[in-house]
Amino acid sequence: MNAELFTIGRLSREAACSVQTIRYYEQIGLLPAPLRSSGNQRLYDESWTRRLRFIRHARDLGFELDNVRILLDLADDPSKSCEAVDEVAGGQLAQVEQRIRDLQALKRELRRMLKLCQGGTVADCRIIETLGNHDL
Amino acid sequence: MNAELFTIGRLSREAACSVQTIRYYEQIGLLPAPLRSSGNQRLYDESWTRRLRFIRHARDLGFELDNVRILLDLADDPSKSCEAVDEVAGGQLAQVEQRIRDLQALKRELRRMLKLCQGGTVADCRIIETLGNHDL
DNA sequence: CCTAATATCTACAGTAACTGTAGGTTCAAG
DNA sequence: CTTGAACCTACAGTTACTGTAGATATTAGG
Repeated sequence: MNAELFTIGRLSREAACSVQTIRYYEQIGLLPAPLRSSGNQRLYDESWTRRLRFIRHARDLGFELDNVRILLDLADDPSKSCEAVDEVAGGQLAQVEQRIRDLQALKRELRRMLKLCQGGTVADCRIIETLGNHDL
Repeated sequence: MNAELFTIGRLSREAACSVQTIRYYEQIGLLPAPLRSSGNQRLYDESWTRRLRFIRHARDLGFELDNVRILLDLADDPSKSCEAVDEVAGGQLAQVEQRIRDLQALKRELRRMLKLCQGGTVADCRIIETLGNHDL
């Protein structure tokens, strides 16, 4: 039984990824170059769908493309130790946690600034004044 | 009493902003073009330091350059109502809060994924498997 | 079979907010 | 007078795409 082939539009729908982005992933070597039809159109099968979904899910989780590449390499070699996968994912978690801490600090400062606003003119605006200070 | 003039290196130190970035801000019109010395070097005074610190502080708070531009315009006209300032800052706060919520969702999923890892080989890796699923 | 609409193709420019590089002046100190 | 730091311009590179132009392919309807 031969695998069913389809063009880029269907892959785009099935993996929830724009056509341009698929071609871009091929260009940077994240997706292998697929077969082409006689009219030069790309022809994919299910394995591409799986790979692309993997990529998109990882991207949605905030993994950078370089890390996605590492994860794909690992996924392609099932005999390798799981440790490296754990490390990449753990690094990602640490980054997300750091970003959350940074944003929470920003939130506090923005809140503090906004509370100072009494609704007069810019001349009396404490937000503008606060922005002019360079402490943080 | 004339204002003291200084070159870009000192402005860079005093506003904690790289020399390239200062020139970039000038290029995109965020900073006005300063005087030049006979040898064509940029000459600044205190007012530039203040403006640049304002910009950097706003950037550190996550304001996009377009919004920094709006805030600068407002700051330049003290008679204007403070409302617009409040709106920009409020929008920024809302964005930060949304980003925090997004990141917390990511954190939860990454944590969940990492807990599944039992440390075997990639063949049994639940992280890789989870990444292959397209739910989220 | 012809046509029109839709899908696909390549190649390249644009986005945000800088950072880095190359190759050349200018300036201050010794 | 020379050396080294600081400065100059102009342009390429970064990340991860998105958008555009202009050409070709495919499919559905008449």
